Amino acid sequence: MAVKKNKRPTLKTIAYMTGLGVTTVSKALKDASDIKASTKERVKLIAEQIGYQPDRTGLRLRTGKTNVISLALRTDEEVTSMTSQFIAGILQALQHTQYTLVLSPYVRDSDPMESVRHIVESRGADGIILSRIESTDKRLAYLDEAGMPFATHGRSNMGLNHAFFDFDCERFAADAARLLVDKGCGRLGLVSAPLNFSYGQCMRNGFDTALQETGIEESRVSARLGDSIDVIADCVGRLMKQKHNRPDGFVCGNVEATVGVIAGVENAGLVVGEDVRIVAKQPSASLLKWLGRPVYGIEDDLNAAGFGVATSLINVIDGAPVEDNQTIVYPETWGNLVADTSIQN
Amino acid sequence: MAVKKNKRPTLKTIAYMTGLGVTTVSKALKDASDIKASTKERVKLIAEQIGYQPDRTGLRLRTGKTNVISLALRTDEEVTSMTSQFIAGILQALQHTQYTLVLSPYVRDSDPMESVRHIVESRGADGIILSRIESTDKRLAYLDEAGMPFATHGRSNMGLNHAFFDFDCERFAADAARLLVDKGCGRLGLVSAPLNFSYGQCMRNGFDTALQETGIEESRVSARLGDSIDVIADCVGRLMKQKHNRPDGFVCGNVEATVGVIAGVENAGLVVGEDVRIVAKQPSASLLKWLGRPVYGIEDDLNAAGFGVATSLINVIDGAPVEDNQTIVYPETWGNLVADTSIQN
DNA sequence: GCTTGAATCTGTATCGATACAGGTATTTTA
DNA sequence: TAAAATACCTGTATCGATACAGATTCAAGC
Repeated sequence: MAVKKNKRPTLKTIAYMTGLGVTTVSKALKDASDIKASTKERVKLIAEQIGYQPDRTGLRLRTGKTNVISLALRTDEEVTSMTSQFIAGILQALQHTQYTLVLSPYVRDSDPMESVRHIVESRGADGIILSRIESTDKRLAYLDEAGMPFATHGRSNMGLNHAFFDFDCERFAADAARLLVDKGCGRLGLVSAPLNFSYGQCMRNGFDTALQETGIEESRVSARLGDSIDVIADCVGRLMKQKHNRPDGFVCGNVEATVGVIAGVENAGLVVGEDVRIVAKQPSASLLKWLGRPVYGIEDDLNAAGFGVATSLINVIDGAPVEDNQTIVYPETWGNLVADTSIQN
Repeated sequence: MAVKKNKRPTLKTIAYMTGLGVTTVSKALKDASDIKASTKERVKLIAEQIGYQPDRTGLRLRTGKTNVISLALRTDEEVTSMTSQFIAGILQALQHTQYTLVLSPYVRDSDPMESVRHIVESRGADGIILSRIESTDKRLAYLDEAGMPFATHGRSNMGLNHAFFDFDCERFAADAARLLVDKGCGRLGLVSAPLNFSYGQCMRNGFDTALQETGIEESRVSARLGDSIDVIADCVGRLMKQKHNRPDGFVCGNVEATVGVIAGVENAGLVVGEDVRIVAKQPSASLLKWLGRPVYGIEDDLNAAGFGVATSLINVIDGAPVEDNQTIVYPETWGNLVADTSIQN
């Protein structure tokens, strides 16, 4: 049977052109030991000339390997620039591998389980990256049970040993609170994620530790990450207008929280950096440096996080023990006090 | 041959359970006309009970349809929150379809062509979404030639008829410049994308139109979108320190440009909203509203753009004419002047 | 000359699905 | 009653690759 024209070349095309069998061609291209060197050369030369690219689908069907990494992504909430940096980091890690990234979205009202279950059941990926981990996240137990490799951004605390890449939130919150106390603050507020997220729980733990150490008071902020800036600003504004027990320092978990706190403070007629001090995650992402607000902070490099979690996942897929793929990062140096170079207006 | 246990069910599983042939099961599940109604019911019931999910790979190999949409994404430059909103919009459009989104990254030094060529040659997708379109973008010609459906965010002007979803940049730039002149500005600056991008070209055209209409002067800003905020701020700062021909209005193409201009102006000891007026795309994304800078602006809803371009692409894949899938949007109402509600500090 | 072994190469089955071309009954028609 | 039509179902080939179990060739060893 003649090889069809006008189609992408397959192993069959090369087999026809070289007069060899498809099996031989397949083995030649992957340097099998039982193929003559000169044959390999010949096959590879032709493959290159006609621009042969193995068909992912054929491969996938035969070997069961999908060469796909799936990212479970929640898309209905405020999507921040953080998300794209995280994705960019993942893509960098996959760049020179055979893996492709597919996005598996889910929304608030849907069961997050559905998303991962579908990937498992339709054999849609070789591994899954999860973020927004809850402290006891059912998805992890399910994936573990199903034998699907996964790595998470953030940790669970459900006693399940898994690959992860995490920022040391607990230490951040503790350091941040201590720093504020050092600067003379006497009553602190924390704006962080809800406690059902492990990230929120860690921040709370670190914050509490520092409070106990220093014996300093807390003003509970009812707003949380995920609330709109308006809500956070309102909430902080109310705290600031109190006659007594007004907080004079805030620890902020992300950009929106930081801007919300600034707005709340300023709405109350107070000045950030004088009446109130702020320590935040991601101060530079909010472009605050350029807008003249003195905010201490620490950068959580989400590009590196994406890179790290993807790299760990690949390791685990390749059979590495999860114990060797658990990373907790914490930057050596904190961001500069922006006030030093601030633009006053 | 007995059906293997402990594996995901396939057509064969159902065939075995019902005593039918795989062909019959396949046809029954897709409501072929030559299968008895009662048989269809029986098959579907069992399929549901055992949680049968067709294997994407088998389907893909046999039919040639990948059920994949690919997004060509540049990942090395500043990844902004814009990108994630765009992605979220695409995912929303794909949500209730059979399509899956895969990201195909490319970086500055690589040929962007490589990325799309690889998709075409490895049959990696049914359609491609492109952004960051250049005025004469070789990728479009290639994809057209290869018969691969695609839709772009932004237009080309190379005389190639293709599906797109675009924000009317030309009109925006013109309206923005006119608005500034109305407010009393006498010399304007434009911070936009390089002219090889169609977006940059459109902005330039609109800006020039307004300049000619009004007879107003321009101060050329050498910085461009893609430059860092530092560079933009420096560049603007130098302009503002001139004794003569100092610009008093700026049109800004994105968030970074806006913040860069603000920083440049304020570094020169001038006040935004008094000495200099700014009209920007995406003023709210920059959180400027909360940080007390009066910036006029218009929102380019990138979530809607992602949704629109993905929807158009699906239409084109389904055989719709590209002429029916060319959308240009422009918001009815502009953003409010932030100064009205600004937080003064 | 026959066996043995190493070096090379190849046919067939298979992954999970669908297209295509039949194949059975059963019923209708002449 | 035979032929034709209908309704319903099924086997085989196929997509592009790899695994597995042989083939084939040739030279060495006895």
